[in-house]
Amino acid sequence: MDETLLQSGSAGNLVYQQLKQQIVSLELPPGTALSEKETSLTFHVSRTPVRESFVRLAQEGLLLVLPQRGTRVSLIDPDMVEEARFMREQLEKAVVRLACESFPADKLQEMENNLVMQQESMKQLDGKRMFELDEAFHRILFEGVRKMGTWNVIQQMNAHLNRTRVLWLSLDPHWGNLFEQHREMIQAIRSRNADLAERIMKEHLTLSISNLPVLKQRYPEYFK
Amino acid sequence: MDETLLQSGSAGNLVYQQLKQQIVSLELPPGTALSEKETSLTFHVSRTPVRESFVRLAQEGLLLVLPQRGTRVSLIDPDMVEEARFMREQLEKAVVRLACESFPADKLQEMENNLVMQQESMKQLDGKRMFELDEAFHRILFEGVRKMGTWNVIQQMNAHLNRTRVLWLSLDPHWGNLFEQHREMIQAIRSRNADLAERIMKEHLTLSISNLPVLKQRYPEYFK
DNA sequence: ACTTCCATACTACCATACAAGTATGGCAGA
DNA sequence: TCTGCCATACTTGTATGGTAGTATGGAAGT
Repeated sequence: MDETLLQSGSAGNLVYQQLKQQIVSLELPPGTALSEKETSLTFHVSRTPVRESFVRLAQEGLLLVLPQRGTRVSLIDPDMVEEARFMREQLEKAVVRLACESFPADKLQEMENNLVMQQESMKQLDGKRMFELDEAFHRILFEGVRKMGTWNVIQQMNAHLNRTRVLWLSLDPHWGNLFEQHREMIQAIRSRNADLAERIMKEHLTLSISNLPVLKQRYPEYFK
Repeated sequence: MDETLLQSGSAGNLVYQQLKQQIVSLELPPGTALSEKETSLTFHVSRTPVRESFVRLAQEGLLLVLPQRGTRVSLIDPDMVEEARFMREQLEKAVVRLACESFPADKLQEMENNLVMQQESMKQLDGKRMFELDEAFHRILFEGVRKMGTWNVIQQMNAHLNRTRVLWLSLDPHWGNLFEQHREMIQAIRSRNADLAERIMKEHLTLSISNLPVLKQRYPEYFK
């Protein structure tokens, strides 16, 4: 434990990261009851750092703290998910337009490399890897236009969005035309076709949302 | 104290809100050194709720916690401010476009009422009141298109943006053509002219940023 | 059988003590 | 005078005991 502790700086931070990972990956499904005491035992730390992580996760909307009653992993709020998608669409459309104006060559190369790895992951049907690569792909885009603050904001909202993506992956581990869209996006940036790039991005980020009603019917206990 | 405590639910939450208000209003200027102990004394609570608020404020980027060294009110990061403005522009342009598609009549009336109050505040040169009304105006817009989650995200980013607005207000308590733009925006929504509305909004949210270099030169110790 | 009440076992919240890292000022020695 | 060391007084991080509010199950009364 000491090793991972040093990595994340403090026990509180470690617990925070671990819990967040477990929540987003649905290892801790929505609605799961937690408690400071219980969690402190499983992580072999005192209640203080646990409480600290609870506060942070509650602020991100991943935990719901009911004073003197208990703490639960928050249910997925469909409206919240749609809004997260909405925000991400607006911001990424604007970012990809910026990329069409100017984009550093090395970052473009990184995206190409990422694309190759995506292809490999698809062949191997490695969903988890594909997930990470997709995220990295978009991250590079933000790095290229130097809007990392924006990316970080998106990441926070994505905690909710990602839970539905994980859920969907469990039903249909199919990555559709994400890869193809990524490829087209690079092309659009290269040819500085902002309108095209924006259109592709919009489609790209509209895909996931159509699944939401299906998921809500399949896992009603996970939704608000 | 008990009164305000009940209002905000818990001591930790109270300290959080008070500190946040003091930071955004520059009552606690950027760079100010704080400590859990010191703050706990001024608020007459223990270190625990203070620490809780520190964690939350640090996550929002308003505090900078250096382990075993101290805690300071974060300096204003010009890049961060510009990104906050960028995000707000993108999101609010999209929202006002939605408003042009459909907008409830009662919310439109609320905006009209708000506009009247703005006019009064301008006559009385009440900057603080004008500030609040401007914020309320935009809030109503988000309420009308039911994108409150988006509004809340913007509010968090605005903590940084608002510090520069407060600073600017101290140099030049002039509200320029904000009022006129608000008026035109209502007109655009009423006539369902999305392109016009978007253009006005863009101008509206571009104004403030031009002042940033001036502010940085005038108050260099407040900036990164 | 049904309702009411209460003991009990939870919960988050808060205060406090201790641990460990860091800045600082003064003192000793060259 | 200048340099290096060290005691000391900070800082945040962690652990723990106690408090008040809440859910729950069983016993007593109707």
